[in-house]
Amino acid sequence: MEARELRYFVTVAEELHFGRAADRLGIAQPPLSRAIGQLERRLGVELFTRTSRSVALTEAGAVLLREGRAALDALEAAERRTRRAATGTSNLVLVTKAGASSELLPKLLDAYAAEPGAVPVDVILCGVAEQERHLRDGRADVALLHLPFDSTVGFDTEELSTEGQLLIVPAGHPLSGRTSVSMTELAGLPMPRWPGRDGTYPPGPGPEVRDNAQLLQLIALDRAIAVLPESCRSLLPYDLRTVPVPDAPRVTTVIAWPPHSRSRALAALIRTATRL
Amino acid sequence: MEARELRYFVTVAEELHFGRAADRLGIAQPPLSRAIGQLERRLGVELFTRTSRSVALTEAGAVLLREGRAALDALEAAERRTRRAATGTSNLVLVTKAGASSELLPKLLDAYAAEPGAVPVDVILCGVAEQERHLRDGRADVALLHLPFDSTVGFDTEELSTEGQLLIVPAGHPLSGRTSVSMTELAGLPMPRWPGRDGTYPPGPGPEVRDNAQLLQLIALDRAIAVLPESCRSLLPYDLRTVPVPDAPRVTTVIAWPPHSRSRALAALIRTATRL
DNA sequence: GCAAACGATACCCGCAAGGTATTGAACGGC
DNA sequence: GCCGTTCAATACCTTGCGGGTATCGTTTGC
Repeated sequence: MEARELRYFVTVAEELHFGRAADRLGIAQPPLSRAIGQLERRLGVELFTRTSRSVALTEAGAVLLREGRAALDALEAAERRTRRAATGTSNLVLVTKAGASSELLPKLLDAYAAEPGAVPVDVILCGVAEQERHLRDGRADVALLHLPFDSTVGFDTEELSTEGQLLIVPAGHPLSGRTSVSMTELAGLPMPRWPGRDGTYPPGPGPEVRDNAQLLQLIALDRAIAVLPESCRSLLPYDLRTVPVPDAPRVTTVIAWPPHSRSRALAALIRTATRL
Repeated sequence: MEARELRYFVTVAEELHFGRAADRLGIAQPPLSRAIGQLERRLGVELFTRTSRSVALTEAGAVLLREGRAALDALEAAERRTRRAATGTSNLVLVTKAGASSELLPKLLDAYAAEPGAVPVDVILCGVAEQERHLRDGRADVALLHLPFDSTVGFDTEELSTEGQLLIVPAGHPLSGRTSVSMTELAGLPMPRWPGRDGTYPPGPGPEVRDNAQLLQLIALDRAIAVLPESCRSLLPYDLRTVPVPDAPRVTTVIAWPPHSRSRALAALIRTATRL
């Protein structure tokens, strides 16, 4: 199977529409139809069930979508890492969610910088769920992920810390005076909606948010409330209040890296992290 | 980057010889030279340092070899799993080294077969180091691996059991009467040589072996001695003797599976295994 | 100093990838 | 129920690229 065919397939599978997929790919629709047909013939597998009005994935198609994405990511990662190896820039690239692990990250960077033979570390702060992409496609060497939110599927990981969660509300909020609140009490309230793995937002009442800064501003404006890990406290604005939520799931911070690529520098960073 | 280019590159990197690589690929040498040149230009990276007499990998080339193999495996796995998903054969394929885990495996298969909703399990017995390939390229769904011999890089794993190792010698061997023997005593003796990840054998005095049956026969013929996990005892021929080697590294059996692909059936098998 | 080995270059050919025009089937509006 | 719209498939053409043969230039071993 060729990468081009797979890219075409993934695009069609995402759009479920040959015209739009062809647009996205920058080619005309007929060649795309043909390419998919060819792929199906070569695999001997029907990937889509098509009427002249609709396109749907078959079960086998769903498998190819999942596995194919992983394969394309691996391909892209190979390319990126090769380029980086060539340009001699031996910097490590660490990616994490903006606003998360705000205490742990500087400690880690300082401790690693103090190690003998430490290389410079570039930090990428990105929105939620983008860090996985960065790590998978080779733009980053290592990430700080947060369970149970992020998926560590396909990465090697080490646990770094675990913490409880807090309810964040504006100063005048009815719950702001409470010493504790339980998840069941929050069940009906509109919680912010984070983008999924594919960049789209789940349906629901709460506002759409991409990062912590957005979220905190919305809370200050009384448009949202949220449950966040305790470590977010250090960068809360003055006019927000926190209430412990003892029964919220505990959040574990892990350091994650792609298998295969354990450079000496990366290994040292991981060792430093686990010793903090 | 296209899969074809990458396959070409990997072949040349393996052969370090354009002519032989072209032969293996079934194309002529000039197009191969061109393809590699194109790849280098597109990546903007020198992958080989060539004189007109020799070819060697650059550092970046070594990165691409490692990462590229992983990417090609992922591609092949995607194709295989798609085909299997289509033909509706929902069988699980388990792979393990012939002769290893001879006690654990039947227990696992029996226990799983008794589970509600169990699907048939095909068992592949292969030589050492082939199981990794099977799991990486989608021919198998799950493997029993043995640490510290096998690499679990890139797989998800669960530990199943751990055991010591025994020295295996023919009946008349000088060490056969001992109650215990240490690794240092065995240091000078010619141990069998197993094939590496790439199928070639390391240099050294001992005989080359591919699987346990070969090895045991060689031991019976007094051409070799070996240190093996305790569980091999159940399939030892009559005329061999065992001596405990307390300071040999302990062997851990793990069940391993590729990330991404956790079917219901696979999950059930893993659950069964960890409960044994 | 010559022949062999080996990668690079030059040049040609065929096919498959991509484009345009069109067909044909399924909805939706009236 | 008919027509216009939508959207995938088909037909047909063009071209660029992947592959082949012949050859060159450099290194190396005898």
